[in-house]
Order: sequence, then C-alpha cells, then structure tokens
Amino acid sequence: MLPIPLPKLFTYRITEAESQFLKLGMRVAVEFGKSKIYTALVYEIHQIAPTSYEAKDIHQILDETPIVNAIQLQHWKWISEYYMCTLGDVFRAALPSAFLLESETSILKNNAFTAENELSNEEFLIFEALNHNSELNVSQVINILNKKTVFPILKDMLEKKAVVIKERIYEQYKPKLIKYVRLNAQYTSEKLNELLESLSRAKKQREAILTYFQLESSTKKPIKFSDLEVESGTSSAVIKALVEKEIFEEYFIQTDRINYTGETNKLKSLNEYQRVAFNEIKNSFEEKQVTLLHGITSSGKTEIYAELIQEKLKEGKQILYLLPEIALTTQLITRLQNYFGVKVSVFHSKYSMNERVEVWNNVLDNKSKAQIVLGARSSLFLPFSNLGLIIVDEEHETSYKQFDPAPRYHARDAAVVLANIHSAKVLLGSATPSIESYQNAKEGKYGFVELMRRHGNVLLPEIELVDIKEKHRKKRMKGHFSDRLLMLINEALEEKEQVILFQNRRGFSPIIECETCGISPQCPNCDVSLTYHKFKNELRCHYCGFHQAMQYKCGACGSEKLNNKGFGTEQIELEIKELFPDVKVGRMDLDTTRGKYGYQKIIGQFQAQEIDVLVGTQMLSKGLDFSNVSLVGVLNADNMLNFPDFRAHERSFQMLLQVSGRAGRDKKRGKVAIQTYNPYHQILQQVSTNDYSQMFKEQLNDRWQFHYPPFYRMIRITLKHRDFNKVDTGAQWLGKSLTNVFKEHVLGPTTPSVSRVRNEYIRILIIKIPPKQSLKTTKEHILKIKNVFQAVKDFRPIKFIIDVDSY
DNA sequence: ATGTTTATACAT
DNA sequence: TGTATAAACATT
Repeated sequence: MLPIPLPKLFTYRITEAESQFLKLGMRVAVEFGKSKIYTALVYEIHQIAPTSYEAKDIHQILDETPIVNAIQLQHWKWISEYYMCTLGDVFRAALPSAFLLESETSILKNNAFTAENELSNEEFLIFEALNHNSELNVSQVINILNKKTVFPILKDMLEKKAVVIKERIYEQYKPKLIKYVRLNAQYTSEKLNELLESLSRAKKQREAILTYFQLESSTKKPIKFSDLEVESGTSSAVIKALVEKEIFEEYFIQTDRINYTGETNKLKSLNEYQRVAFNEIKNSFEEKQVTLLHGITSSGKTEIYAELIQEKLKEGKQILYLLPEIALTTQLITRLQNYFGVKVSVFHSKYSMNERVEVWNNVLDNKSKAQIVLGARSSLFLPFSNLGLIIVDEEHETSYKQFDPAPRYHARDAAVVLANIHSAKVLLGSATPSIESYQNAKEGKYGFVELMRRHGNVLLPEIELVDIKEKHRKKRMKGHFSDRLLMLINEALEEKEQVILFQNRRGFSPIIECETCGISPQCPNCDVSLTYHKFKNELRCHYCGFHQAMQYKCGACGSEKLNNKGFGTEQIELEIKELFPDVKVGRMDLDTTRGKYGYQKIIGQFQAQEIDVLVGTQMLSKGLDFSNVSLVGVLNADNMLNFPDFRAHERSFQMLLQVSGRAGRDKKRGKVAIQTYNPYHQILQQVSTNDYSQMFKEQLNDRWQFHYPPFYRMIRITLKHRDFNKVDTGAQWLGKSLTNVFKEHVLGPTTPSVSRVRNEYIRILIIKIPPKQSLKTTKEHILKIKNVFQAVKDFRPIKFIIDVDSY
C-alpha cells in the first residue's frame, strides 16, 4: 500500500529471509517510478508472481514490529470503499507524517570536476551555489534559476560529471533525549572525602558534587543534568569539567514530550439525575452497540462520560474520546487529566509531528499512558488493539466530516464501524443531537438516554427574541444594536457580570461596494467579492488567500464613494468600544486566534475577567464554561437561517442553543437576546422555548417531503477545471448519463454560489439515494459512469471528486 | 503523487 | 527550427 491516490496496490518481491521476518502492517521502503523511494505498508504477503511485469525488490524493511494492526487495515478498507477513495488516501491520512519517509533528491558537487568553462550560465549558477551549500534540493535549484523545469539542466550537469545526485531518505521522528549525570562507578560515598579533597581548589566543582549527593539521597532518582545545574547554582561548564575528569558520567534517557505531572482527584459523585442516566446508558449497552445521550447544556455529561471511562479502565480496555477540533480546549483536557492523570493522551492537529508519533507508539504498545485517548477525528486511525468504548462528544458537530482532501469520512459514522470491529460500545453525546442520530435512536437502532436537568438545578437561560425590523422602523437602533440589547448589556455590566456577543461572520465589513456603479472588488482567482479586514487594512479572499491593500477608489469607475456592506465581528467590537468606552472588549475569531496559543490567551483573559465583553464567531459555542457570563447576545440570527442548505435550519437551531448555553452556568439564571428580522420564524420560536422535539418533528417532516437525509442518502460529485467550457460540457454529459441510471434522483449539474476557486471552475451534481436502493450497487454504477467519463479524452483532465454522505 | 515522455505553441 | 510549456502517461 502506497501513500498516493492510486486505485491499485503494488506487488514487490521479497527474499525468503525477508518473508520470515516481514509481517502485515510493517513499513517497507520501496522504489517507485524511476528514482523515487516511498514508504509503503505491507498489506498482503502472497506467492502469486505477477505475469505482465517483473516485480521489483523491496529496498529495506523499516520496522522491527508492525506499526499498524489488522483491525486498522480492515477499518481503512471499509473507509476507502464506503467513502469511495483509494486505500492510499486513507493510509496517508492515518499515519503521522513522521512515519512516511520520502526520499528527496539532493544535488552534491563532484569535487573532481574542474572544467568550469564547459558549463552554461545556468549550470554555472548552480555550481557556484554548491560552493556555499554542500547540498541542494530540487526546490532550492528552482529558486536559484527562477524557473520550473530544471531537470534537463541537472541531467546535463550529471552527464558532464559536474554534480552527483543522491536519493536521501531520512527518519523524521527524533526521540527526545534528556541528559542525566551519575557518579563514575569508581567513586562511592566512602571515597567522598577523598574526592572532595582532590577538588579543594575547585570550589564550584565541589559544590556541584555536594549538591549531587544531596539530590541523590533526597529523591533517590536519576539526576538530570539541568536540575543539577540549577540546584547547585553553578554553570553547565562546571559540570562538564567534572565529566571531563571522569568523575561524572553523562547518559541519556528517552522521554515523551508530553507528560502529565499534575495531581489526580476522585471522580465527582453523580447527582441523582446523572446517576439515573448513567444506569440507563449501561442498560442500553446491554442490547445496543450505540447509545445516544441527549443532555441539555450544563447538565454534566462529562461526569457521566468519566464514570463510564472509569468502568472500562477497570476492564483493562482502551477508550477513545472524540471531540470536534475546536472543542478540544485545555479546559476539558485538564478536567479529564484531573480524574485520570497520566492515563490520558491527547491527539490533535496542533500537536507536532514528534508528539503524534509518541502517542501512536504508546497506543500501539497498549501502554497505560495512552489508555484513554482524547482527540479530534483523526485519532480514529490510531492503532488501538483493545478498544472498549468510543465517546463521540458534541455528536452533531459538522466538523466531524472531513471535506477537503480525501478520505472524506465522517468520524462519527466511522467510529461506529470501528467500534463494531472491536466489539466496543459507542456513546454519542449532544445537547442538540443531529437529526440523523436522533432518528436512529427513535427507530430503535441506537439506544436513547435523556438528561434534561441542569447541574445544580440552574434554570435554562431565558431566551428573548428582539425584532430589529420594528426597532429599525421606530429608530431604536444604534448601529447594529437594539435599545433592548444595549439595556441588557448595561444591566449585566453594572452587576459586574460578563457578556458574550455572537456574530456569525468574521472580518470587519466584509464587502466594499462602490456607491456610483455598484461594483465591488473581486478576487482575481475566485468568483467572490473580496472582504475587508480592518486590522491589516487590506482586502482578502477567504477561498484562496489572495490579498491586496485596501483601495480608496473604485477600480471600475474611479469614484471615491465606497460603502461597507454587511458586518462582522470587527465592526461589532468597534461599536461596543464606542458605546461603552470604559469597558474592556475582546474579540475571538479566526483572525485573533491564529497561532498555537492565540486561542488560549483570549479564553484565559476572559476567564480571569480581564475582558468584560467578548465578541466572537461560532468558536464561542464549543465546550467552554464561563461562570460569570449572565448575558449572551446574538446580533443577527437571520443570515444563518437563510443559508441555502437543507440543514440550515437544523444547524441554526443547534448553534443558537449552544451559544445560549454559555449564559448563566453558575447559580443565577442567564439571559439570551437574539436579534432578528423575523421573530416568527418557527426555528427561532423553537429555540426560545428550547423545544428540541418540536424542531425535530418539523425538520423530519421537511426532510421526508423533500427527499433528504436521513431518509434519502446523498452522494455529491464535484467537477473542477481551469477551462470553463470543458467543465460545463463535462458536467452536462455526466448529468445525462447519471440521469439514465438514477432518473429523477439526480440534481444538477449546478453551479455553486462560488463558481470559481483558485482559477478552477466548479460544477456540482448530487445523487439522491432512496431508502430502499442499495448503497453498494449505487456506488458501483457511479464508478462505472466515472470510468466511462474518464475514457472520454476531453473529460480526462477534469478533476472528479466524489463525496459520500456529503452533509 | 511525481517524474518521464510526447504533443503543441511560439518566438526566432 | 529550436525551445518552453502543457498534457498524457506510467508507476509493481
């Protein structure tokens, strides 16, 4: 199995001796193509010699023992088939990149070469550069020559024997080594005096040795070089001198980068409602593999999870706790570490390569250190061998679905399959379950448990809808704030309580429009208007990252009258600062939380109450507990509701309720004010009365009527190409042949609202699959049509992306 | 994915 | 007619 998106596996030859040693799931380095070396994974060992070609030998075996187990291979195969991608795609996504060694072509100077005058100008440039750098890689050469095709030149130089080329593979994982010191074996404590005597003139060195003995007798543990340096108040040079004299010896111990050292506490005991829910979950697990826990915000779901984890720990099983990336906050991690201490490992994309390899290895060896893994969707790929329980927290979160690179899998659904292989249990938890899961529970496919009491019996926040259409008419608006919302903010601030303001859009004033001709600046690569970011005073494209300085004249007509349309978090922040000059305002969105600690910094400040009003986007709704927030304001609920997607209503409901849940988590009942142009919208009514079941009923009705999930399944095909006509005719053709097979269940081809991204034109086709139609045969049909499509010469270069369950 | 080969455009 | 770029092709 190679980590590249090719539909086939490749056969290599191994020797008899290698076959004794080699096992499934080991990595091998193999030659692929003329010169490249890749890391491949052993998927099958067989004795069927290929007929049409000569198999190549493997280059090298990279592992002593397998790093991937049979369960994983089975799971990966399922993912690749279900989500219609190649095994290579899954392989690449699954392994931490440090495991995938790739060869790199590096260019070295041939020192024997002297005939410099035989070189062309460009060749001489490279030769010169090699005098300064002992080694160059291809991208460096591209930079030096400032052109794309450099291989002919390198080939020429190779023939002239001016350079030599090497394929270099390197192991990327570097174990972290900590330097320790110990006394040379020939010195025992009896000889201490003698030793000190001999150092009578080296005062600092004597001190270091004395400190060493102190540390040794007090801690009875190996002594770190750095500790000794600090404790003795000397410098590293002093200790090094002692090492030189062979009084001390240096040695290294490999350690993990992440080590939990805090204390652990007993689990909080469950209140009566939690206890009931806990027992119900356990009962449900007797019959059902999957159970859905519907527990309102602040009902203490985490405590129940902890209790379940505790039980599985006692059975010696591994536990996987999945969370959406943005909810993986320090708050939750510390909470679990507080209960389970060193047994908790964390795995997510902000971890470095090396840290991820360590977690992988700990899981592989079934170490107690990694018995509980807390991670984002990619932690599904860790080498569990003995899973007992998977918890999928915030089950409704859309970020569990991977969209951009294949494999386009849904972590919740893939988790259910994984648990099935392990015969493990799955608990889905949410305050606002997804329609699909709730339906599965209603139908009895999943077990179902409800927890409708808040912790400490705090009432759910009081939710108020503010009609800003009317407020506008009566001129009661100040900027984007209604008088009512301002009054509530004032009240909260006077009570020294904190306020969260929610605006589901980033940037300052997203779109700039010319008042004279109505034209707004567009991205040159994509079909979108550029958005204005005040912080850097520039116009930016959210799709391709294109940016340019803010324009003060209309590019089309030269008029200087430019208008701001729409509004974002930045503008809200600014307005608050104007309306309440003495108040500390913070902003949390993609722009202010860049970098590893940006996020934590803002959360920390808010928690320490250095910030009174926090303005933010959806990030605010996830897994954060603030005790002093009494008011949550939603500035405009409408842009979410009017989003053109069949799930817009469901998502708006979920988001509004999640945001509301941030209000009043301790004792006092919180308040939520939702500004809207349409207070009679049924979703907003359902939010204000916290009526999940009503929302579910209505949405389910709509879904049934309009043939959407969970009744109908959906597969989406996206076509992309730089040539507009090519995609257009391709999409038409594809639409026709799909319609031949699937009749009225084909939607499109349609042009997405952003019809061009990074200079590629896009067309979308959706295939709806009725409840009784077999998924498997549907996929086979699609693949067949895909093959015919790609057999057409004109269509071959069109990118063909399949997304299964594209919701 | 990525290097290699082949086709095609275009400036000399 | 040679050179630069794009598209097609194969990879075990």
